[in-house]
Amino acid sequence: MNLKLATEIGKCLSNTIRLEILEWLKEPEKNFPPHETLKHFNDGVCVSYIHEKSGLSQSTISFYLTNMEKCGLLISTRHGKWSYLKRNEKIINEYTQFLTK
Amino acid sequence: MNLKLATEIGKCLSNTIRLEILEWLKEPEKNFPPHETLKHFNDGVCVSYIHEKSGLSQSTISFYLTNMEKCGLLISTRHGKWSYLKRNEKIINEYTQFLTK
DNA sequence: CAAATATATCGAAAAATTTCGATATGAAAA
DNA sequence: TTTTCATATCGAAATTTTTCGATATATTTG
Repeated sequence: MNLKLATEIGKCLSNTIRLEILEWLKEPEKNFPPHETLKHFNDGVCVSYIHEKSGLSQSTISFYLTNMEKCGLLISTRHGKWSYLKRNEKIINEYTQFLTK
Repeated sequence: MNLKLATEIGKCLSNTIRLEILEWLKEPEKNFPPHETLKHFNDGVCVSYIHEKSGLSQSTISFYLTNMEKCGLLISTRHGKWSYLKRNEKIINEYTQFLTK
């Protein structure tokens, strides 16, 4: 973890909806309906579910998620026409290690 | 820790200089000259040292530090005409707990 | 008490972020 | 292979943040 990356992560964490997305993704089963095609949450949750739950426009959510992936907070996996997002616990841990003593 | 406070903390952490200030304050003795009046770093570092090291204007640094104190990241203590700032490890820990699973 | 020093606040210009609708791209379904 | 569905990208307006110089406040010092 370096200062530049930590700053980009901080930017992603400076917005209520983006923070909520990270919270929701702690427990996908609890916060989202089950996937119709994929029968599991192994790769997280698809963009459309996050979009619906957020109340923001599709383009805004796509923009958010792309940025969160770019700085490593999320991991994106394509399955057919769907993109699934899950938390990147490794980076999140590295970030919190960086913040604490 | 709640979503609103976490968002405010995230805003403070979304800027390279503010992040650096938090890093510097991990080891005041290492990153700042000794205080002339106060002979210790028990209450952290005075605003003018942080100002000098930052390269930004006095008003900007004051504004930064005030915000960082408002959201709990820093603890401010007055000694005469000096304000000393130190990290609030308790809030920082609560924040990192909030981020991680 | 006047001057000097440290910090805080104010108002405003510049820069960055937010957010959307429109549109493009990519993949599956008809 | 055209249509449909999911997601990504673009351009632009609105909002927020950044940052400064000027000025105010608070405290010490002469």
